[in-house]
Amino acid sequence: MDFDKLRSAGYLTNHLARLFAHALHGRIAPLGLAPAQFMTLLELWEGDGLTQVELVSRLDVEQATMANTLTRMERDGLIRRAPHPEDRRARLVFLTDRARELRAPAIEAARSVNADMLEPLTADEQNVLVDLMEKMVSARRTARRQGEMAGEE
Amino acid sequence: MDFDKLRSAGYLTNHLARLFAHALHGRIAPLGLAPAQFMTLLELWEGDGLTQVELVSRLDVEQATMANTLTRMERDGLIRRAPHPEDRRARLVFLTDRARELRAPAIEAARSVNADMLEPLTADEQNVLVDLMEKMVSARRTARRQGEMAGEE
DNA sequence: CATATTTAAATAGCATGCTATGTATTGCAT
DNA sequence: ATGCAATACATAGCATGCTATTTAAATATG
Repeated sequence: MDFDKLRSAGYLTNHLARLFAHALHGRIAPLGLAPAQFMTLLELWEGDGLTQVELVSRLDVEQATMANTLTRMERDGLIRRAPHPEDRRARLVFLTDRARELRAPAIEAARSVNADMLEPLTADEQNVLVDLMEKMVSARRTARRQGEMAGEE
Repeated sequence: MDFDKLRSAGYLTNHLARLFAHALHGRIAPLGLAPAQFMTLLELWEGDGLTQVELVSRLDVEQATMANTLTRMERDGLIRRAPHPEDRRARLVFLTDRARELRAPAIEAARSVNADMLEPLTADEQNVLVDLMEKMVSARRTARRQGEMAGEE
């Protein structure tokens, strides 16, 4: 009947995510970026001209969430959206020059946040942590795909 | 200039936190609970009659966040707030009977979410993960306290 | 070919989280 | 005692995330 939140993976993950988000916000806000925008840019910097559907599947957020994030990014001059040449339902997302210029400083900011947050761990521990988190995330992706196959809705 | 998001602790933590929140939501929504409400109840089940300030410091969220969560919990019949006998600015938060009844099923739901999410890891790996996350969180708490001492605002 | 289903996006409505600010009350220091 | 600073809480406004629904276009099926 008792529950030790300080040993609960879910509780700790939530807490850590808030700490990471707070730190990232502090370092990219001066660049005019918000965390979800940065996450989206990470994909677009690898190559733009993607549809919303493609961004959704790569970033694993809901379609509605991405639609809103893209609207804010367009408002903030980070992207523009052009009609898809072969599918009139879809729009392609392109980076603006401003967004391209932010790549180096924003990535540097994110790196420093990771470094600061991981600082209490040894290099080995840092690698173990990332390995374990990666394992959990990819197991979920697999589980979800198989659930879909089985028609769980 | 490149950045591997799949090896970024911040990115992975954000992703995992969304997966945990989604899973928890799915299992406590039938009880009429939302994740932040559950987190707050975890404290109150240990003993109610706390002020908002006390909840804020134990859960490490901002005061405004807690104020809004408590308003929703009052609306949903989980808590009631009574005037503090010695400080007319403050209010004491008490659980309703309904909230007390939810303790066992809600904790059981949270346990099963943790178990499911951690399932891809061995028992040892699970302990290591929790140890490392705990270490990061408590290091942050210390760092923040010392920052405050030094007057960083 | 016509209709039904699926797909891409947008929108509405809500919960959490944040920062910034306002309001009342308390407490300290003169 | 007064008057300023600190404290407790509420509120406004915004970003992210979600589910559910709507609209339009593309596909598939009869």
